Amino acid sequence: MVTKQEPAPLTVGELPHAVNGLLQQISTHSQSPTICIFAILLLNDQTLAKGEYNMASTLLTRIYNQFNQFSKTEKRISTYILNHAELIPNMTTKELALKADVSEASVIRFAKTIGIGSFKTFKIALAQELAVKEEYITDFTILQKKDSPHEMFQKVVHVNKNAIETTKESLNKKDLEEAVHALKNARKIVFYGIGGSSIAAIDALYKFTKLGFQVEFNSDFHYMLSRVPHLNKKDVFVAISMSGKTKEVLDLSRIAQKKGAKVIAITNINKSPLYKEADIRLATPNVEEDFRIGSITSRMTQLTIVDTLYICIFNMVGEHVLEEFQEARDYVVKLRR
Amino acid sequence: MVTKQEPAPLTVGELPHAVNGLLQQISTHSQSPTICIFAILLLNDQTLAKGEYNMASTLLTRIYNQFNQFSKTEKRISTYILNHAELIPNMTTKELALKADVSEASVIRFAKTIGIGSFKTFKIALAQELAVKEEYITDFTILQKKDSPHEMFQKVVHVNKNAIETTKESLNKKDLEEAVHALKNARKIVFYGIGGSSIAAIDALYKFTKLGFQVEFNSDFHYMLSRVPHLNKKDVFVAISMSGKTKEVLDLSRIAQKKGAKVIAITNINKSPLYKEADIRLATPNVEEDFRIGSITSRMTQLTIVDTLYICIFNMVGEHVLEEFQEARDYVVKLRR
DNA sequence: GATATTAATGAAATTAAATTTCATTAATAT
DNA sequence: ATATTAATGAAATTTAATTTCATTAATATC
Repeated sequence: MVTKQEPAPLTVGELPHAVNGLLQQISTHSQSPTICIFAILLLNDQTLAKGEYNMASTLLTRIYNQFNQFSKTEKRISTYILNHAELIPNMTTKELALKADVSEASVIRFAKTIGIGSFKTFKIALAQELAVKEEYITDFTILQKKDSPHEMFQKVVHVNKNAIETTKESLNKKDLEEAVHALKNARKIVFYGIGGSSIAAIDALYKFTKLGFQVEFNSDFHYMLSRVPHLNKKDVFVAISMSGKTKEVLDLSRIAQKKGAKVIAITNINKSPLYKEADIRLATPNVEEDFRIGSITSRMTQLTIVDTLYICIFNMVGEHVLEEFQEARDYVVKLRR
Repeated sequence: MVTKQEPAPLTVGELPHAVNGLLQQISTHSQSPTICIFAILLLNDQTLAKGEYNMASTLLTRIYNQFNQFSKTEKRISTYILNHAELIPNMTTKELALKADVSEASVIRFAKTIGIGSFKTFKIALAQELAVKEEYITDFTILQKKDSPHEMFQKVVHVNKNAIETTKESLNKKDLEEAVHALKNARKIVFYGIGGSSIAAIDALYKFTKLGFQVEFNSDFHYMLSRVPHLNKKDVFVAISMSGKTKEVLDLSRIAQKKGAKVIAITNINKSPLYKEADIRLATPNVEEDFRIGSITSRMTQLTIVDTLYICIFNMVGEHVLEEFQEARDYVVKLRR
């Protein structure tokens, strides 16, 4: 096996030249940068020479390393902090005291014990430290009976963001391009989804209406049964189903296909019938969900894909369509006067 | 009184020279730095090139972009913040008020103007933003004409995640608890939203139906005009409007309130009529969106709040309701055999 | 083992900081 | 010119953090 050669770190003397080159690239490729925030990590060999000492470690590392030297009250506090780090910056001393089953004064003392002048400063320092961490420390995926509404809110934010991020893992570049191409040239676009997936269908309907496309969606399956047979090879049928096994979605997809329409499926990457049979597959990830709660995160992945399709078409069609839309809105405003 | 001159931002051409000078200073004063992390904020006028669209922006960018719409007091505060961003997280309202030569109340108001629920939260959000070290050469918030579908997909993922995250900055803990309490004890819950906000209304309708609540939503405003007057003080009306100025939403909210129903608003934190008049405000952040593209990210924030309400109520009501729902689903499956 | 001293701890009081309220002034609409 | 609305700062109130004080626990000394 060939070992990857580690990049040699820059010396201080090489810095101006290297940074200059980077800035030239920015200047070249960004005519009018809005904001460009970047940090440069200058990592030097951290094997310390004789007489040198490591003066820095992260806050959480310090808490973890000093755990055994803590009193039992300090241990309770640090255990809670280490397990719920992301929640701490928005907590009061009272809230943390309650959660850790200690007094507020102990919380204040703990901040001082760990080397921070005040709990307020501790929270800000922790917030900054967590902002640069790529993974979460707090296990946000477990919903607990005793969670406060705010804690549940934090968890919802986390799992929704995570779901959207995992869409990157499932969606195929080429499939997306094919879908965009098919939609762009469609005479008519019909969307269909049931239950939670109907949210994405309605959202798509709304967005593509704004883009000026001839679109259709109705939650009434029987009504759709009388509409879909009128599709032809110039049309696109967008089937949205997390599982890919929803009977009504499958039935309509098959009819549309029989009529020559291109069937785009927004469905989980797996071996479902819809996944197998669709002409174009926009794969959503298999986000694991407690079946009791029902689908929340998967809807976010569907909506992100719908957003992407909309943005892609919008970018192609350009501002002309927008102008028409704006005219309509202005007209409505006028009518109200 | 002498007006303070606004800081002129660096042009791209001036960057290499300025950074070079900074690096020389580092080289001179640090013989063997272990870690040296710094960030450079380059604020520029967001004059977009033809074919470019703005999909979202950071806190400091928001402040910078909205600068011209600020009152003179707001301008003083934002000027100070933009010039001393790193200092703000550790300042009190009094300190910032003194530095900016405004009142403390104005500082509190400014945080709300910029879309953050409190000054305390503003400080934490700013601290986190400043701590982020990710190196952006491509600005994920700017949509460019030449972007491929995959690149646009990456951008959509980024701004949608970011929008959900910023919901933490605006939603107030206490408001959430009040809303959860009101919903839990409601005899009937009516949802209403128009356009993009109707997606969140439909999603809420679907979720609270599953929880066993008596719920209602219809996109037909006139139909709702005949339904809402039948509400009473045991009921809850959930108004969903990003801007908080949508006439139909306002009208229905006022009728509901007149009938004694509790009005919960899911709306942007600002001075809109809906925000002022609602009994309970679930504040969504002012995610800055290019009006030409329309609201994408704000819908994600609304849906996240709806998810949170659902999860909170679900957690309280317990699995009992789920069993009833599961029975209904099993029954449907049986009917198909 | 008893006693004295020190440390840990929580309740309560105090202080600090944030936020809201109220009155005044400025800006805008009619 | 007048009325209305918005902006603003001072002051009051509320929230949150911190300090103080008394009690209990742990440790050291005899």
